Amino acid sequence: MTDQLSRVFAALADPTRRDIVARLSAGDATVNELAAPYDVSVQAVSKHLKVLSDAGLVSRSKDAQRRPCHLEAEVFDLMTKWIERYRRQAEERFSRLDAVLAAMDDKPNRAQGAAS
Amino acid sequence: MTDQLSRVFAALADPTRRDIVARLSAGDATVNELAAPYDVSVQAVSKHLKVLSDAGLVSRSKDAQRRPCHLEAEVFDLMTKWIERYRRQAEERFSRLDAVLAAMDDKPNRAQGAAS
DNA sequence: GCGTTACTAAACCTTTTGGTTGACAACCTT
DNA sequence: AAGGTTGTCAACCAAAAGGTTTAGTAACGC
Repeated sequence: MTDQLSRVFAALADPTRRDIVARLSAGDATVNELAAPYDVSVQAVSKHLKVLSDAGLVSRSKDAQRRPCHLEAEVFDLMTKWIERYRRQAEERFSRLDAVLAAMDDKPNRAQGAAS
Repeated sequence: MTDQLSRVFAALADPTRRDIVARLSAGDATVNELAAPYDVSVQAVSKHLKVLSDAGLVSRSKDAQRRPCHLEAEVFDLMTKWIERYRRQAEERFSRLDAVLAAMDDKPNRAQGAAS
């Protein structure tokens, strides 16, 4: 699972991490702030943040002993591009099927195996 | 990881499964057809298809011994909705920051530590 | 300097994941 | 009925994920 797209999808597969992303979308926050609402250890949240940061979804900066987390929302484009590509392809196929069915309806005798 | 959104993200975190989705976007296919390009066993691909189907991304039908796989592209909406929500929120916050910076630029003397 | 705060690293444990092989069910073909 | 396809199920295995606890580092406040 080396490629970034896989890392991004995997990062967002965890509800806690999605929640962290949601909260970061409202503004930067420190590890302790992010960990507060959960009943897991700060270390666990720190690990989640490493996963998010390895996926490129969050960046870290330095403020004294604090390591504020910042959401890098552009990475979302990676996913939406992938998704849209195949959604579009599936929809096109779907409308082609519609066209075929309509054609069969128009000329029922030439349907399926029309050689001319 | 009970919720569907988690299952969908997790399903797409695997490159092989993303590849299967990509191929299904071009049209339905059987397990053997889908397994052919990979050097893993058919059983492994069958497991991948179970993951995709548990996530709601593919549906199976019945044709003699065959179980054709069909892409359910509407599930993509689940993800894009989630993504767009937080992307938008992050962008709004970003433009508010821009506004603040612009205001500071307009009246540099009142800006926090501006030595004129 | 000394304790406190903020965080990360390391070792460990358990569950999940992705793969294997072997057996089996269901259906077609002959 | 016998044999070949197509696909799943079950048992097993190694590696990864997600959590814990225990240490350890780095910067601050006094």
